[in-house]
Amino acid sequence: MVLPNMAKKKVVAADKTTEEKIKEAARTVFMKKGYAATRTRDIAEEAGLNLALLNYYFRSKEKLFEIVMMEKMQKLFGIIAPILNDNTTTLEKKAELAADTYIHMLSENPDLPIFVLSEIRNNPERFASKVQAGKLIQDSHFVKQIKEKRPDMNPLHFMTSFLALIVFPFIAKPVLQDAANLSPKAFNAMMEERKALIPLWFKALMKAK
Amino acid sequence: MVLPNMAKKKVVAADKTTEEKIKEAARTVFMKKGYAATRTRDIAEEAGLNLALLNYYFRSKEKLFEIVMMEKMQKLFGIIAPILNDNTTTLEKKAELAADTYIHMLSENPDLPIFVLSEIRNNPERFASKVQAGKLIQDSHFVKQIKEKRPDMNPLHFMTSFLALIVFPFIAKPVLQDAANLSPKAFNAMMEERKALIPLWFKALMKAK
DNA sequence: CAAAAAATTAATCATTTGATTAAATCTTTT
DNA sequence: AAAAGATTTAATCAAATGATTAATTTTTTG
Repeated sequence: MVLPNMAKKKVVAADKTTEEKIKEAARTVFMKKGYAATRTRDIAEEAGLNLALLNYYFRSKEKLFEIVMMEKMQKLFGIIAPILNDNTTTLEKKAELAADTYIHMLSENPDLPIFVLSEIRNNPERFASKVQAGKLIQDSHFVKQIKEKRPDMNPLHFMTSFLALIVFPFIAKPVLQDAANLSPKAFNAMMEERKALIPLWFKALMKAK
Repeated sequence: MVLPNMAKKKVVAADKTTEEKIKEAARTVFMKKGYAATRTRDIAEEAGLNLALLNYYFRSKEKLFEIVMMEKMQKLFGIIAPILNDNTTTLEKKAELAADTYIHMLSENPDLPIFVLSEIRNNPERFASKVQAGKLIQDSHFVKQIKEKRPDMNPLHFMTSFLALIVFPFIAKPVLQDAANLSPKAFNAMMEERKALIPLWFKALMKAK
């Protein structure tokens, strides 16, 4: 087999390369159905391309998935790192910025957390290790500030609760929408409200004894 | 095809019926791998039974899955209903009892939330509607008490946050354990601590303005 | 006990699925 | 413009998979 000539990939703004079309389709389909339920034919169809091109460009379904998965993990875990690691901001400010940034991103990618977390669960040995979350949870400036304010507690409790308040609504979205008869618009409106509420709650949480 | 004689199912305590063996194996395998990644052969092997028995007793993989899924949804959503609907307890007491009961159950079934929520996401039209969570979220005594204490806010915010604090750690378990270098024992110890912390936090959350 | 019914098994089917191949088309280089 | 190289296509393969069948064994019933 002749591998595709990557050097030629001078992307003309107008139309995407075949490789990129496949990746985009893969993102869409993997995201929607998960790895196991996705057929390579689904991806080819979504991309409007011949099935064989998938193997021509990416060798296998698994290799293609790994690329998509790494992107998604980066998106899910990478976005708050710079905020929580900023040495120049207060704890309160970090909570505000992180809630705002994260909820904004998740509103545009509501399926991201459930996708990543369930694929990690289906293959923990493969993916859990590649999560950069470790640094965040162990030696971020955010954690340092939590320790200072509450030296009596395991800071992981607060980190977990903070993320829970932000991320959980998106994971439970189908259930919440169904149970509360929420339109997608109403759901998004609530998430907007939480951008301001969560920092407030986090502060209250940190004080509570 | 002759359907199995259900009338004969007088379960002798000692050994389980074939039907129950299949169901148990199905619970185990579906739970571990999800619907799409599960092979009927995996279930038959897990049960130590001939593959054809699966179709003999349950007609199809999908029918068997539906039974397991309903059980799991009942377990996930059913357990707090009586607590949150008890007209005789205070809001604080409900928070205590619900946190304790739910964390206790989830510690023994840590994969339950991610399993149910991701299968609902893969088939929302089919399952989301069958969730009994609607009543809880709309007209439980718990929600009524929240409304009384905070008439200025959408009670769904507090309900969501309360559930988030309880359930999210189990959903994020693989990531948290990996990122914080937690042993399974240490994880469980933290969840034990949260039984007392969450009611405290919930109270603080309710007050925060 | 013997006939009938139920449960179990091994073998097989028809589809689906990830992947490959060889030929055809398009693009770049010489 | 010919040759070489890259990309795309239709056809096909082998393995996996959900399901069925027909025969066999076990259990229940009269």
